[in-house]
Amino acid sequence: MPELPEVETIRQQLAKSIIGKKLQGKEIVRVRRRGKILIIGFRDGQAVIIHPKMTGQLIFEGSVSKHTRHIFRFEGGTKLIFNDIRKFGWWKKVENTKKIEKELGVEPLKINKKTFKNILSRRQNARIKPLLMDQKFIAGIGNIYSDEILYAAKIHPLRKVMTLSSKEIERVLRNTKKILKSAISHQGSSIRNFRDAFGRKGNFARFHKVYQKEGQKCTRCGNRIKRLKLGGRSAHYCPKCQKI
DNA sequence: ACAATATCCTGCGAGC
DNA sequence: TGCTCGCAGGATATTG
Repeated sequence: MPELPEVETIRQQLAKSIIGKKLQGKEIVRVRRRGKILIIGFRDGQAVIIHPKMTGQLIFEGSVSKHTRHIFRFEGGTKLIFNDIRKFGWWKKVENTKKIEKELGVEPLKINKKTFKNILSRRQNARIKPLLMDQKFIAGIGNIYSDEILYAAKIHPLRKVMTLSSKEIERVLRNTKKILKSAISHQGSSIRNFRDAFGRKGNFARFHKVYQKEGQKCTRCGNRIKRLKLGGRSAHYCPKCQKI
């Protein structure tokens, strides 16, 4: 399920492959990412924005399959294949990126301690896990990485912001950056469908400590990893390391 | 302002 | 072997 590290992996690979090429007659001058959205930017400021959602794949020079939803063709004959098994993903051409910039929260890898504390202070009543997954609050974190971040930070997913100490908040931010950066360096997590821009699987799933590890032993304390339902999603955590 | 639930969709694996 | 059923979750809409 593409979250920030998966989309960033695709972005880095695509940037090398398609900058300078022409798409729909327009020269591509940048490939950016905002949250979980990939942005192919043209010289005139227009852009093609793509959200892979759950099962979207963007494969440079990939082959067409029954799950191919669109083919982006570049001048010169190369192409970018947009596959999406479950059809949640979308793409569109926009005049500029102001709208998505406005709708999305801060970029977790760019935020500093002071700003993070500031935006958290306005959400005292919120539970930390759903808040980390709220794209209007902070952009790019989904179910996998929110679980892994909170485990690394030793914070229970149900904790309310108002109960978090200053040190705990710092731990959340520090581990958010640490986990996301580490996941990017391993080309993301391929639980089922994620593939990078060259059709390869990511390698970060082997470093997961709690996500889909229910019943397995915590690598820190040996307790069994538990799972609870939260906002219609599964939250995985260690009941001993992550006290309520 | 928050929580819970349904919705979209398809593939997969568990259980019978 | 083959069937049904529940589950996976990003984002949004709806209801409480």
